[in-house]
Amino acid sequence: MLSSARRKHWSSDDRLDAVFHALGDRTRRALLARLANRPAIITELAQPFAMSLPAVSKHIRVLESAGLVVRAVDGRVHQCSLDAKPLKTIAAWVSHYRRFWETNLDELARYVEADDEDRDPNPQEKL
Amino acid sequence: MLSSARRKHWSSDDRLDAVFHALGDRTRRALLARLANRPAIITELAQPFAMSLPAVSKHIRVLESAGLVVRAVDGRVHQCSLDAKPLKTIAAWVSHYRRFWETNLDELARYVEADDEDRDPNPQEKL
DNA sequence: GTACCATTAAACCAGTTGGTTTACCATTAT
DNA sequence: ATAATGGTAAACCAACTGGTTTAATGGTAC
Repeated sequence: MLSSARRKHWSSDDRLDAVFHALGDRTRRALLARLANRPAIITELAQPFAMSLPAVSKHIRVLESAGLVVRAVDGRVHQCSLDAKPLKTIAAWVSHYRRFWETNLDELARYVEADDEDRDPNPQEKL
Repeated sequence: MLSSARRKHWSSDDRLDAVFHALGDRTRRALLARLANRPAIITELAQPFAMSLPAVSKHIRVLESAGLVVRAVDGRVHQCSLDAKPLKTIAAWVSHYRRFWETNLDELARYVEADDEDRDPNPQEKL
């Protein structure tokens, strides 16, 4: 299975689903944090965890298929490294809601009470 | 079950798990986007979706227990509104990785090759 | 070659998810 | 009082998750 095998094409929602799902597990977040230090081999990555190697291997594959980890196979060792591009996507998604936590709450309440239809662009251009 | 029923106390990881999990479903993200316009009743929220009302009701409860939606019961109608505070938490978590997508890739590669132990604080103070 | 090492594959399991349908409970309207 | 409405509860289902253990694969080292 080399680099240019037939690739599924992902909708924006598919990608968000995959990335948010990958991030929704503390073991996987810990793996990302570990990889933020430096790339690492799978056994290195697994060592701190109180679970079997195959379990960690599966977690890494989840991260990989979300695009958060890239793997370089060299002989029998698999070097994993962080790829933060999907996190940039997540940051962009979340930022659409920024004004909802930057506004003070009373002000927001008033804003939201107003029965107008002509507010500024809502943050759902993607959904 | 009124406001001050016994409340579980959540670890930071518990909260991240809950919020990322809640966001990992496109229906729930669409509900949030809808609520970013204005608060809404459950039937209003359910109307655009090709699924049963109980299904949407369950999605809303997932959002609610992640703290992303608050519910005000008035008679038989439940008014839901967005609470973006958990999104602020998410934004903060993601921002720890910002330098990994802001740095150009070659520069990052060099950075990561260096065998130093004395880099700036890594982004895993929480994990 | 033989033994070890890094990793995945496969089969299995209990628990969760995302959906359904039907039934129920309140509240509002006639 | 009766009917309609807004919403949840409960029971059910197939699919997925996160873990296990036991092979199997394929490189590396003696």
